[in-house]
Amino acid sequence: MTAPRPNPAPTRARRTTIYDLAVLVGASPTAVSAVLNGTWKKRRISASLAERITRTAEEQGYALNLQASGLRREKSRLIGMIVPKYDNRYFGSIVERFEAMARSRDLFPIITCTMRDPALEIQAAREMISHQVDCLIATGATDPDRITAICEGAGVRSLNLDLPGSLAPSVISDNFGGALALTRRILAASASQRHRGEPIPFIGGRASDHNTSERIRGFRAAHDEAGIAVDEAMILATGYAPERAITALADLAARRGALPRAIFVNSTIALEGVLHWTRSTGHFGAMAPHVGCFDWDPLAAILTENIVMVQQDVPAMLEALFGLIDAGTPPPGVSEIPTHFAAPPFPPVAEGP
Amino acid sequence: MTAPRPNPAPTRARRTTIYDLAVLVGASPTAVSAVLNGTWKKRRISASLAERITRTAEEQGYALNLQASGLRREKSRLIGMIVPKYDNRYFGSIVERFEAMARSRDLFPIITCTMRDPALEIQAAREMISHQVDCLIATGATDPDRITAICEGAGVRSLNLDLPGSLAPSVISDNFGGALALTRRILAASASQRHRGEPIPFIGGRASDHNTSERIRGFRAAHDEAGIAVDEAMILATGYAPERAITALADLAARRGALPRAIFVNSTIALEGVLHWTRSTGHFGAMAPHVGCFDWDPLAAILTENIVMVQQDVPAMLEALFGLIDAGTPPPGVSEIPTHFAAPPFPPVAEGP
DNA sequence: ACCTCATGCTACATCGGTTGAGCAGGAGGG
DNA sequence: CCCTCCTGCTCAACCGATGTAGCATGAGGT
Repeated sequence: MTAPRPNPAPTRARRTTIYDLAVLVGASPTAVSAVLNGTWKKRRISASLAERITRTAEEQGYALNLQASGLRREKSRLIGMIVPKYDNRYFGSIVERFEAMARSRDLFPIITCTMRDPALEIQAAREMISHQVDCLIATGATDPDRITAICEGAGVRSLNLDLPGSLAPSVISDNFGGALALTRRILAASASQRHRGEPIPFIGGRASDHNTSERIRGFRAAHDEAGIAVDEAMILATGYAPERAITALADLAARRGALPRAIFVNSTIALEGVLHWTRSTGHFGAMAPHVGCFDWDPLAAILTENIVMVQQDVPAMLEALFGLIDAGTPPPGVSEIPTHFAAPPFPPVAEGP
Repeated sequence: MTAPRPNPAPTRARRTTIYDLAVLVGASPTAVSAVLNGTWKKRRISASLAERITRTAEEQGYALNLQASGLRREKSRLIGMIVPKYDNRYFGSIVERFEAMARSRDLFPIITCTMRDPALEIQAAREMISHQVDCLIATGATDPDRITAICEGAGVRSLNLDLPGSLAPSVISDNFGGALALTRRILAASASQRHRGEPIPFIGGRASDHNTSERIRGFRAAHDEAGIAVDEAMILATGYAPERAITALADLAARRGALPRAIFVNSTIALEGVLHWTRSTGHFGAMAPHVGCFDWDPLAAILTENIVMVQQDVPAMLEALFGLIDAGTPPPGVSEIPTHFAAPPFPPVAEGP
């Protein structure tokens, strides 16, 4: 029998370090480090040694320990983002694009989804700070200023996206302008089917959140232009659950005796509820209301009659966001990015003769 | 005038460390560390000192440096996941649930989306290893075994989700069973409208990927049961772009002179193309084909006539996944999780009398 | 008075890179 | 022949937290 080893564990081969490589090539750890992180030219390492080191590192499958590297450099090359949900195309495309742009700047993106839970937003922000992110983006946060304050205390830069804060720079959509244009469009489209001076309802979102209140402002402005008074009862900002949109719409239809001929819907999630209700109560085909949706989803665009969707300009928003990031420490302030009507998702099908 | 300071930078207040706290409370850094990470009870620190340290840490807004902590402990409490896309509800819900479950285990989830790009998958895996993740989940990866091999070289555990590999444990859906049940259902629903022995087309996905080939197997098995031969020309695994589904469907309809009465659609992305084409060519209402979709989206469910959607059981899949993670180092092997038909997204609307 | 032991804390090495300072040796100039 | 400079490398400190070993102090026993 062999003598018991001091460490009888399965010796799960420790990760290769620069020290291992240094021994292998017969050089100092310093040289290895310098070669592998690209600073070797200004450290006067010969090309031949560099070549040997690079080759050995590759052979050994060496992977830099970014934890150690970040600790020493006192920055992590990590960029954090918190996002409310992954259940819609808007946040999905924000995240996809954010990752691509971060990566192209040699930053590693860390994204966490907070389920619209304010406590989780704070917790996630703290965790990211502990992981030493160099910068934190709060997307659609319920209390962006709180997050900015926490970041400030830790010396971490922060920026807001989608919902603005007052303490950090913010990039958001032109919610007022988009809602104004959208409301104009569906008012015009439904004009012949509405009574003179009859307003349309606004469904979804929370009146307390900046975006919804700006959209309501744009919605009202379009009505004003058209000389239509908007009764408070037409503003149904019942939150982000589709079920709430259903009951709100049912109540409204019951109160008025009929479904309005046009509806402003504030998100694709509310749209789920709205379309479920209109469909299942027989409002399709000629009966389908004109729907203006402040948000975009390709399936909704394909499958709904009389729908106009406003798409937020995610590429431009992220361009602006990274513009601010690259600019160092810009002052607080809100950049509003114009929205546009969604183009048809596919070119029309060419029919044979 | 004041003398120039050696460091005239804006002195962006350095982060508080345990050393700062040690000075403030008049104790050693060791004591501070022990108190803050909870090991202080077995280290015989008095409750009063612990209380003072905790209070001071809070006052100073101290945030642990997990980079340093991870370096020393030689593990990071980081768990990585790579995901192909954020453009559908399936991966969205996987990510949301993964994050919640990781967090409940006191792991910090790092998720990165690879845009179905094999090179990016490898790059992302390497980056995560450099960040010292304790475990890496490859979701829907094109070459899971390559990722497993890279992880193995670095001593990092890895698991596959959604698409199986042979070198690491995998959790996937029962694609065969789901496709079999789905095909049975739409064959039955469309029986009276199809010619005797007429097969239906299969659209979307890549025949080279495991899930698609299993679904094709289930699709064929259901046809076999019904005594229907499946012509190779009915298998249109044209990839993940909706445009490809459109042209495939148009070609098929042109070849046959009419649109089939039922269609098996392999993803919501392909569904976009299919529904765009059927809608814009007038196939709705009574003309709408029966659609069986192996994937789920609430808007599609609400808006499409004659659709049956198979939903993958994300909660069960992640339960199984974390079961494997918690189990230590399980052997390679594939766990297949049953799928189910999607329930209606909302209860039917109650109509007044 | 002396030994033992528990209590409450501190000292120090360490994790894996990074960085400023510095050393050896040869070339070149005066 | 000496001094300077350049090239090509190494040394040692350090980033912040953690775990092991160990040092005072006082209580209790004999």
